[in-house]
Amino acid sequence: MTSPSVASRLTSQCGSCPSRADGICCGLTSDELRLVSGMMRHRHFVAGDQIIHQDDVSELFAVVVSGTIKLTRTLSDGREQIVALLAEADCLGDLFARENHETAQCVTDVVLCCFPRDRFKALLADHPDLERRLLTLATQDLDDARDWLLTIGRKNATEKVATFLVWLLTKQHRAQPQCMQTPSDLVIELPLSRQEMGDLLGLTMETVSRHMTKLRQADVIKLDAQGHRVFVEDLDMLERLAHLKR
Amino acid sequence: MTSPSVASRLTSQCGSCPSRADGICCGLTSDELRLVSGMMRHRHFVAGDQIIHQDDVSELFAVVVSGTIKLTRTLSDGREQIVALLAEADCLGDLFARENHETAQCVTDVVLCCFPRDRFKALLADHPDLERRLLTLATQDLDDARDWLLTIGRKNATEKVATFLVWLLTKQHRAQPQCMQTPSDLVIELPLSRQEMGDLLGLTMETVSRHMTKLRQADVIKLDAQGHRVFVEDLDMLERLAHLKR
DNA sequence: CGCGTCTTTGAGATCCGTCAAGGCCGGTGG
DNA sequence: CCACCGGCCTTGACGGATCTCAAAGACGCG
Repeated sequence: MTSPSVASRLTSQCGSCPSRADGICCGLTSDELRLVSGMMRHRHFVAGDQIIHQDDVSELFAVVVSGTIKLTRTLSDGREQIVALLAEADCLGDLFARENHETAQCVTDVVLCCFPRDRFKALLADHPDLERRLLTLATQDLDDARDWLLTIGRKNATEKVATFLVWLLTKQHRAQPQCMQTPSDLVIELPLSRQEMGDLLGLTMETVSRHMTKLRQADVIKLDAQGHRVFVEDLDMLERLAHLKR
Repeated sequence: MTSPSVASRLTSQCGSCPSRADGICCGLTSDELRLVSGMMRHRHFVAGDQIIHQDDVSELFAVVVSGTIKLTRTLSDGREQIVALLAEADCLGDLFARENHETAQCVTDVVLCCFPRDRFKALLADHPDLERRLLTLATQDLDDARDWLLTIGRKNATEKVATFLVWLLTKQHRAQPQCMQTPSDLVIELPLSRQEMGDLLGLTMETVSRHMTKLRQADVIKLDAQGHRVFVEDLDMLERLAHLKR
């Protein structure tokens, strides 16, 4: 097996991994963690790197350690739709499909914790708790996808943009659950370009831009010069526009 | 426990159930089937019945024995999006969420095979193969939802309608996998009204209707007087419009 | 400073939604 | 049997939201 020093190095890597607290590795026993960490390998990517490509054979299963990844589906004429955004602790790769159904591209620099797909899959058979964890994660992903269906299918452009901003706020608030409402909590660092926001919301880049300035002119948000940092001035209004009372 | 006669009646019901061949019950051992059938109960609904309601507490887990169900999410002002259509052998009900995130309404008359949610959930812990099956089903649902995201976010109205028709063709062809291309294989019985097609595709009823007649005028399809039976005249063209070469 | 990339803004075209009217069908009741 | 009614689908006219094409502005980088 692995030497003690190697094992401790690996498990110490796992100790600080966001997936340990939040993701697929949360709740693993130390035995399981040793098995898992024994087959993992960290890999680094830079913004723009394509990690997997639609229609390629599935080979990868990985956990996002840091950074943001977009999953996209593309029509033959190039029209593109972002179907999910992955962040820390999210899983990448379909364990069951033969081929990838989407492209995964780095939005920022990314660190992945990669597993050989087949060995990880084999591990599942003996560890039902791991499988249960995958099931709850898949259920959450399904819930998210269906929420986006409602947003993309039934909301107008302003509402779509507002929904995305509120969604980012909620996400970053969940990541660092301090007290709400302090000014710094209402700053959003946009991970996506206008084009990518359009690809997520089913709009064009120009429409996204126009509705961002519309929100700015209505004093709902402020924007910095580059348009990548958003200061939320009127959270109530933004949430009302997003229709996310649930 | 249950008497032998009851047990055999129940398992014989299961023998003809579509879920046994295709759904969650496929691959169960006879022991497992006995456990499962011991807690199941069939329930009948008519078209229009609401089975579960968005924001109610989750209590139901069920398999569709026959009929079609629409899952919808609704905004506070009434705008509605169909997020999935359930048919024979599909599962209804989220085992993990505390509250329903969507409404389930019968499109046709429906027969469900219902389970007490908590007892079924408890069963899972001892039967990892059942859990595995749920995981693959959830993964497929996720894949479907993301395909609809691409369709709704990036296709125009004609393409959306064509996509829905091809999707129906594929589905009914998979249900009865005889040889393709015979004339009767190219008849689609629409389960949804124009309004519901709009709710699925992110369009209005009028737009759906207009693009159906556009397809008719282009000799891609024919329609009967009621507009609920579609004869596909030019499958190639329909598939090209749907952009589903994958 | 010049270049490329991203964002913003504008003008015009197009697609789709809205509102409204009319048609077709099945069901009901006189 | 026929007239009436209601639901659903179709069709038309119009307006508005979004897309397309184009140009100009802002910023980072060499």
